[in-house]
Amino acid sequence: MLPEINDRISELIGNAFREAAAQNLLPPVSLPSVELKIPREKGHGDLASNIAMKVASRVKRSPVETAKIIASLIEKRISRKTIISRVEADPRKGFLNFTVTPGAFHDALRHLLRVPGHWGESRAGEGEKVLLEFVSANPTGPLTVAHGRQAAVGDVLANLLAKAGYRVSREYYLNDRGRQMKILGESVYLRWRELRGEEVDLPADYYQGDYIIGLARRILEGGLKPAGRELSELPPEEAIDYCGTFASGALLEMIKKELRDFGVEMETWVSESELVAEGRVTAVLRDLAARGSTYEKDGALWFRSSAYGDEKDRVLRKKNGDLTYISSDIAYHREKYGRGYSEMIDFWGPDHHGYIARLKGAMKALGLNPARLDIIIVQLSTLYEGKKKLSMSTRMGEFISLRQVLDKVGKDAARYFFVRRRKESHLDFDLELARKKTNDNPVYYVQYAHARINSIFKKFRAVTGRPLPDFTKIDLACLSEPAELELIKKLVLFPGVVKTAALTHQNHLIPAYLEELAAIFHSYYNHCRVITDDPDLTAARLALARATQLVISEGLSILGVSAPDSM
RNA sequence: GCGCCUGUAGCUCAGUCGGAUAGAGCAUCUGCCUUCUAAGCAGAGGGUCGCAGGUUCGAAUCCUGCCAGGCGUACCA
Repeated sequence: MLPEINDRISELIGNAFREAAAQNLLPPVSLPSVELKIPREKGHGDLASNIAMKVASRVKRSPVETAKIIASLIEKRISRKTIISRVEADPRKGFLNFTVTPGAFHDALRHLLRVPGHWGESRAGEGEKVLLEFVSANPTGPLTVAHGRQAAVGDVLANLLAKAGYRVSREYYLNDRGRQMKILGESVYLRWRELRGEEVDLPADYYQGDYIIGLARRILEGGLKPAGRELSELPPEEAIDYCGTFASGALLEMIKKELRDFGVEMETWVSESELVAEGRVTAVLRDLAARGSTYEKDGALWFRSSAYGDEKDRVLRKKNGDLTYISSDIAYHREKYGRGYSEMIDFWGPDHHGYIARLKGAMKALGLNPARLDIIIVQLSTLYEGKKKLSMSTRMGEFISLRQVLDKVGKDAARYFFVRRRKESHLDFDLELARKKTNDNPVYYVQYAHARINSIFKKFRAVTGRPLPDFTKIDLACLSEPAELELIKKLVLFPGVVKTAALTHQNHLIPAYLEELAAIFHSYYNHCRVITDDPDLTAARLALARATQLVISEGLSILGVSAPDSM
C-alpha cells in the first residue's frame, strides 16, 4: 500500500516539474528518482521529499525557492480524489512535506484485513532459488551459543527471503570425516578405557567435555559390539574407528534434535564423507589442475589462490597425502553451484573470515561466478547473567551450550535475542533479562501486545454475547484519532520493512519494527478504549486491533517466535 | 605488518540512497490501576556520533590518515 502512495506522490512531483518548465518557472530538467522519507517530526507531514535540494544546482534556484514553486503547483491539483490533502514547502531547507489523507490510510488498512497472513509478502525475489547453509557444526559435540546465533540468523533470513518471494532451502553441511573426527574417536576410546579402570592420559587437544564420558559409558554399559565382537578384542585402530562412528552418529542425532527444538528445519544434509566417496574431491582437484591452478611443492599439492585475490597460496593435499579441509569445501561448493541456485548464502563464524578469499578464489578458478556466493559472518555472543559474564572456554569443555540457553530462557527469547542486533555486531546476551517477565524484556513486550489484543476480543464477546464482526466489511472512516492514524501508518509500513530486511539481509529490522509497533499500540490502548458505547466505532477499533495483531503475529512468525493469545 | 568487524547518552544498541533540532530501551527522577491484561502508559534529565583532515548547499553516514578493542593471518577445521 505504501508503495502505491509513494508512486502517486512521485507522479504529482514529476507533473509539477513539467508544468513548471512549461510555464517557464523553472528550466526543464531530468529528475532523479523521487525519494520519500517519513519525517521524524510530527509537524512535517506524513512523507517528505528532498527533490528540491537535489535539483537546486541544476535549475539554478535555491532549494527553498524551487520547493515553493513545486508546492504551489501541486497544491492547485489537490482535490478530493488526490491521495494527499496538503503539501508544504519547508522554508528552511527546502523539503516538500506531504500530508496523506486519512482515506488513503483507511484503504490500506482495509486491504490488510483482506489478506490475513499474507501482508508483508512481496515478489521482489521473482521466484529465484536461494540456498542458505548454516550451523554446519562438526558432529563432535553439542551445539554452542555461536552455532545458536548462526542458526537463528540463518533461519530468520530464510523466512524473510521466502516472504520476499524467493524459493528458499536450508542446508547443513556435515564435516563427518578428517582430523576432528579421528580425534573424537580417540577421545571416546580413551574415556572408554578409563571407565574400564585403566589410567589414561587425555591429550590437551582432545575433546574434554563430560559428554565424551557419557558416550563412552553408553558403549560400555550398552554392551555395544561392532560386528558381534567385544570392543576390547579389537585392535586399537578398529576400536577407535568404531568409537568415532558411534560418537558422531549419536552426536548428529543430538544436534538434529537441538535444531528442531530451536525451531530450525533443514531441508537437506550434505555429508562430506559422501562427497569424498563419490570422488567429487578428486574430480575438483583434477579440474583445478587442468586449469593450471595447482602445483606441487615440498611434496604437497598447492592451490594458486594468490592469483585469485587471496594473500597466499594454500595447500590442498598435505605431504602425508591427507586432503585439507579446503579441498572438500571447494568440491562441496562446486556441487552447490551445479544445483542451479541464483544465490548461495553461507553463514560462518568470525574465526573463518580469512577463509572467504580462498574459497571464492577457488570458485573463480573453476570458472564459476563468485558473486553468486555470499558469505555472511555472524559475530559472536557473550552471555551474561545480569552483570556477570559467563565463562566461554571451549577447550576445557566449559562452554555454555545452545541446549543450556534453551533450557534457561526458552526458544522464543533465545531466537529473539539472537537476531535483535545487527549480525555484524558482537552481541551481549543477558540470560537474566531474557527470562524476565517485565517490560524490560523486549520479547515479552511484543508478545504482550498480541495477548492484550486477544483479551480485548474476549471481553467484547463476553460483554455483547456476539462473535467478532467480519472485519472486511467494516466502515473504517471513523478512525480519526491521531493515535489511530499513527498506528495505521505503522501497520502500512510493514511490507516495506520486510522487503528491505530481506534484500539487505538485515534481520534486526524486524524486532526493531515490532518493538516500535508494540509501543504505538500500547500507547493507543492507554489512550483510547476499543469497546465503547458506539457500535460503529467499536467495530472499527476492533478491526484496527485485529490488523495490529495480524502484523505482530506475522512479524513474530518470521522470527520463529510464538504469538501467545494470553500471558 | 596485513586483512575483516566494531567504536553513537552512565549501560545495551538503532540510525535505509548523505538531508530537518542525532533516536530507542535500560538505569535515575516524577506521575497514572472502581473502566478492554500495570508483562502497560505519560513526563523529565542525560551527546565533542573515537580523533584529525577532506568532498558537499548539507556528513554519524562518503574519502584519507591516525587511535582503541575483538577476530583472523596453519600442510587445524
